[in-house]
Order: sequence, then structure tokens, then C-alpha cells
Amino acid sequence: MKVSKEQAEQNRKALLEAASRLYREHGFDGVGVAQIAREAGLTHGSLYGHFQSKDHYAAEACAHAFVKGVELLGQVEAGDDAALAGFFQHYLSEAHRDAVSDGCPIAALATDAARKDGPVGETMTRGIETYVELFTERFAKDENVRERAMTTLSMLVGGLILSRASAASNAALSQQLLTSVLQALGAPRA
Amino acid sequence: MKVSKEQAEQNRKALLEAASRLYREHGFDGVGVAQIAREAGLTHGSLYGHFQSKDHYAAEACAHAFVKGVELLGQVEAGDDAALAGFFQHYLSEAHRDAVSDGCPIAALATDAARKDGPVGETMTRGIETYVELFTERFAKDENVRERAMTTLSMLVGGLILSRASAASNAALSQQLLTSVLQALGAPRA
DNA sequence: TGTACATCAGTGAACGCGCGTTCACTGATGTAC
DNA sequence: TGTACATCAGTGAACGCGCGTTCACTGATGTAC
Repeated sequence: MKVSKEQAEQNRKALLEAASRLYREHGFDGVGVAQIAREAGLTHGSLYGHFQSKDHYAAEACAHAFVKGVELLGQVEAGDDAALAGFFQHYLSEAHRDAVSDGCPIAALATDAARKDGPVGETMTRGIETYVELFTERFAKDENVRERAMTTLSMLVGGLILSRASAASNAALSQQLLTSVLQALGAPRA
Repeated sequence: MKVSKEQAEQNRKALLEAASRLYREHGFDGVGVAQIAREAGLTHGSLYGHFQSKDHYAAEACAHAFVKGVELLGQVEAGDDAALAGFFQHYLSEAHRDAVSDGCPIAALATDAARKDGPVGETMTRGIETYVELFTERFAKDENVRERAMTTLSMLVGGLILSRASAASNAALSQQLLTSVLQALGAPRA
């Protein structure tokens, strides 16, 4: 049955929120639209009133997943090295490692996104470029800021991915990966 | 019908080779056993004579995917900085970026492996530890070699993943990611 | 403000399809004599 | 070396299941009068 416009908008947001969490946790191919809609309190049929296809849905869910992290990094003032170190510490924390469904969409979905062509890949690429720009703005100015931003993002994402992959089978290795990268980025141990 | 033992062993290898390529390219959830068996010139039923389940099959395919890279890095003599730089150059080349199905299984499958518990996750973890050890052995000895090995692997894997994710939508960004990480690792541009 | 009705968000059955796995069967291999 | 036959690697139909997507239908919303 029809619902109010406010309710419909709220339902759309619930669909995106559920998808952004479940896709990060299980990958784009690891969870079906029916299960996501159920998690959002709706039925799968309703999805196609809001989104053109699973691919477009996944792309919007991916964009939604970027909001939180970009906001967090955006709050760091340019030149505030302590605040930036705090961001690194959070990114490379066990808490972030263990909370895939609420964490960085690059670490969770970049490999998946690289396999798709279409809206998902474009959204991921825009997200990566956004992070590179945010780091560039926040680093002390020198001739290689953008390069440094790229290597920093590579270390963060790479370190988190490796730490997650080894967490279940080798807790010590997983932990060492986090602290090694954190130290290399010049931040003290948490 | 029955085949000779030699042929059976050859078929098993063909199944692993096809799986290691197709899983790297499409992910563990992105391709079915029937398609892989077809690629290997067999039917899907034959799989279960060689492997216990898809998960065990995937784990062996993953282990198979590690062989080439580990061999390549193993050929680098300890202390031979030029040879090590050559390895970095290859790892961060456009050729490696564009050849996922023949490339590093960590960059291709670590995120997928982190989502599975069971033999696949264990194989991936062992592969990561192997790479860390190989780098550790090949770096000039100082008190933080293992930490340096971990940050190096994080940068390589992270940089390659980001470069692949952005390749289709932003070729310039994808290229800059490779060269930035390569320079940060102290290797000259190719 | 009250009533009649067009709109349309959401429902759930149905579609064709591919998934992982099983198993009765086939027929070449390779062993026993 | 030649023959009879047990072994077993590989085949392909079949299983139940979940996938993405469509669509006739429902019934509350919100508009026109």
C-alpha cells in the first residue's frame, strides 16, 4: 500500500543504510537484494521503485558508506598533526578492523568495485580521489604532498586489508600489521 | 570414463590453474564451479573426486596462486637492492595492474578471504606471513626489519588495489598511485 | 471541513537462471592369472 | 604375451535453493471539489 512521502524517503534511506552495511560485510556478490530489503524492514519488490537495478543500488549504497569517514577526516584542521594522527590511530585500530560493516568502504569494497564496470566503479574511484584530496589539503605543504597523500592512503588501506585477512588465523600478525603501519605513519601507539 | 593416473593428475592441475585464475579475476563468489571446470576442459562433477568442497578447492587454488610470486621474490638475493627494486617495479607496473588473473593473490583475494572462515582464510594468512618473511630476509638488517617488511607489503598491496579500482574511471589517478608508491619505496620510475 | 477518487509506494507470487553438491552410470585403465 | 575383469576418473542429469527482476494487485495517501 501507499505510504506518505516522508515514510517513502525514510524507507529509501533504510534501504541504503542496510545495503551499505551488508555489502561492506559480505561483498557485492555475497548478499542478495531480498536479504538487504528484509534487513531494512521492506520486501525486495519495493527496491525497484527506488533504484534502477542492483548495480545502481550498490553504487548509491557505496556512496552512502563514504559519508561518515569523509566527514571524520573533514573535521581535521589543515596542519593539525595531532588530529591527523588521531585519524590514523582510529583507522588502524582493532575496533575499525573488526567493524567492517561500519568501516571504510575502500578497504571493504575496492577489490569488489574493481571487478565491476559501471556506476559502482565510478563511485569508488570518486571516493578514492576524495580521500587523496583530503589528505593533500591536510599535509604540510611541500612539493610532493599529493604523492605523499597517495602513499599514506595506500598504507592505510593495504594495512587494514592485510590485518583483516589475517585476523582469524593469526591474531599476532594481524595486530603487528596495524601497529607497524601506524608507526610508519609517524603516529604513536594508541 | 576412467583415465590414466598421469592424466588424472594433469586434470587436477588444470582444475587448480583455472580456478586460481578465475577466482583472482572474479572473486570467490563471482564464478561458479561449473564454469571453472569447463575452462579446465572437464565437467563440474569431476571436481568432487579431487576436492572435498568449493571452499577446499578455493583454498588450494589460492595456494597455487601464491607459487609464482613467492618464487619471483625468492630469487632476489638478500642485500641485492637493485633486484628488490626490480620486484617493486614489476609489482607496481601497469602490466601487473591489468593482469589480475595472473597477479598477486593478496591484492586480488585478501578482501574476499577475510570474509570466509575456513581453509581459504588460513591459506591467505600463510601467504601474507610468507611475504612478510621474504621481505624481512631481504632487507638490510636493522632493529625494525619486520616492521618495515609489513609496511612495504601494505603499500604494495594497498597501492595496487587502489590503482586497479580507479583504472577504469580515472586512468591518471590510477597511474599516479602506482608511481607514487614506487617512488616512496625508493625505486626509480620504470 | 467533509467526501470521492486518482495516485502510487509497497507487496508477494512468479519468471528463468545459475548455484554447490550428489549419484547412478560409463568405459578406459591397469591388474591378476 | 594375452585375456578376463575389478577398479575408479570422469560424465551429466537431477536435487533444492537463492539470485535479480517483473508485474498485477492492494490500500493508504493526498488532492479536487
